[in-house]
Amino acid sequence: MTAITATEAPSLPLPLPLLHSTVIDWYEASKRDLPWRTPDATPWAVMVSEFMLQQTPVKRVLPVWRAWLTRWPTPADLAAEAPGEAVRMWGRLGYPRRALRLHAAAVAITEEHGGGVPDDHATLLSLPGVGEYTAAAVASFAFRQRHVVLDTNVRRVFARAVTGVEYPAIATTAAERRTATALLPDDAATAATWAVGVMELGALVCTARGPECGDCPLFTACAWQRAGRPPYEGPARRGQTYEGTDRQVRGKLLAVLREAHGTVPQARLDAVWPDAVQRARALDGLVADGLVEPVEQGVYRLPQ
DNA sequence: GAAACGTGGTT
DNA sequence: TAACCAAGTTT
Repeated sequence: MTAITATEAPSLPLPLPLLHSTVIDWYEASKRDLPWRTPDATPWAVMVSEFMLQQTPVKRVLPVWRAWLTRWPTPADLAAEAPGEAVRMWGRLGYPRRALRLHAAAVAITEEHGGGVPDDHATLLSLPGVGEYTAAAVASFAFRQRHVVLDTNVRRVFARAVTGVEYPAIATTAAERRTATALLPDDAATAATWAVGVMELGALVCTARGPECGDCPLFTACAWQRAGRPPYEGPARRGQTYEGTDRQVRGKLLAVLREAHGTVPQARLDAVWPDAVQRARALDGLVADGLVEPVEQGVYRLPQ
């Protein structure tokens, strides 16, 4: 039982229906033409886009998404391939475990769900690589259902427009979820457009750095704007150093495996990083994660 | 709840 | 230039 104290009722100086139409009208006029938003985009196409877009910019996703859907138009097409093929096709998108999980999700869909992407949130959530955000996004964008879709863009828009601070907390809070729930339109179709609209507003206008407040449909309503746009005061944002980390070494090792077809001898891997201890640790990690498969002593390949 | 997990573009 | 940021999930 959680005690709810001083529930911060989201208070924007305009009625909910007007808020909804303001954002939705802006979205219809300003949205990007992204291929996973077209009427003929399948739920699978939407799901693939959501996996790829996790922590990765749209511009880098586009070409990989096109190649992926051309090669694997349905979950069964991907499920029929070796997981290593998914890792290879993933290319340099980063976080290659996503490729492995997307393959595993395709297998689960094929073997346990009749080959079609599930349309309910709980079943989506049970798939590998699908968390709270992705389950809500697929249910909302692909199936036009009513869900709170809370990603980094939406969190930032609400932090500013509703709460009046420049950035949301590092981790999602119960208060944020309450705010998002309270603002969600009742009608499913409207809620789905609202969800993608708020997200697009955060991606194009209410950006992390250098927001274009002059172009914002919520300019006059925005709590942060009305407060004089006070700068962020919280703890330092999460710095992600990369140079010299195991992450970097894993990336270099996997790049060699991806670009080679077939097996790779130890010597080719040894060449990518001078520190043998760190190199071995990184390779062990890749094997433990299922991203690399040992074939025999000193020979490796992508998972078959 | 904190930490690990890639890669490349922008400020 | 170093730091920050990009449609998060898993352990």
